[in-house]
Amino acid sequence: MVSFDSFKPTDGAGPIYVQIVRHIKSEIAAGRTENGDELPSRRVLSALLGINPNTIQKAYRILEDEGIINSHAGAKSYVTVSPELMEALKAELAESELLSSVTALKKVGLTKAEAMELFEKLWERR
Amino acid sequence: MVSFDSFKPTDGAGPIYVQIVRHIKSEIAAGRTENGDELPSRRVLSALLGINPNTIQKAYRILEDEGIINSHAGAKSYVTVSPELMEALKAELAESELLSSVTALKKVGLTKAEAMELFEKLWERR
DNA sequence: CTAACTGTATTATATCAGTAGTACGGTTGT
DNA sequence: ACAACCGTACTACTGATATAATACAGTTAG
Repeated sequence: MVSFDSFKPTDGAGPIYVQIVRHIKSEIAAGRTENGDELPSRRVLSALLGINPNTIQKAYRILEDEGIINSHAGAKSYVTVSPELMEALKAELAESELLSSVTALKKVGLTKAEAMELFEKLWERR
Repeated sequence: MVSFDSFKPTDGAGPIYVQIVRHIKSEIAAGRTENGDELPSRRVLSALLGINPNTIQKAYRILEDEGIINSHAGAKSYVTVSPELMEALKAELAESELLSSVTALKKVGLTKAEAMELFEKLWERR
């Protein structure tokens, strides 16, 4: 079963349905979710997260259009990812996350050394 | 005059007025904009960026509330920042940018070494 | 079989971001 | 003084996001 333990929709981090899509992709990329894993039903997850079923459906629909999950009327939904897709997701998420930071930091005038020092410091911090 | 040469409102990067606020803070943090610099008028900037004057007004209003710019009815608007505020902005922007990346990358399961290697690679890329 | 669950679809409502148009009064250069 | 700017304010409209309340048909376990 795909986990939503550490997931809370955050204000100011874009639409909730996009956050759900990203979370599931992230779970797959991290290897915490494998091919064939079951997804929580729309109703169950909406109750768990305290949001509307339609918002969940919107997220699941996007994932199905991208071929990451599989849904059939009446039956449960499952994750359907190949190892190659998993690696691709990992690279896609990591690069898109870092690229925006790099461009922003360059714009502020930080040197590479300054940026990497700060990056390491933040990584160690918990 | 505060420059908007390298600024284009980007889809999927949040509200336009927030992007404008961040851009001006970024210009100040990078030292490309100093205390006393003039801002483009609402009408001029809206025409330049191809967006509505009200959207510019919303951004300028936020900056004024934060004490970063100064507006008086009828007169031009100017940047009003102390050296200390400039340093604070730089630290604030850099840390907030990197922190979200670090947490996202940790969630995907990257090690510190992998993350820093990717970070350096993206920094070199132009 | 059938009851309980599943995915899917529809309609209505509320809020927010952004656009569009207009208006008013203050400042400034000539 | 006066024209050309400026900041400010207001209303109305659109589209996207999210909620709410149903409804219907397919599946699956007891």
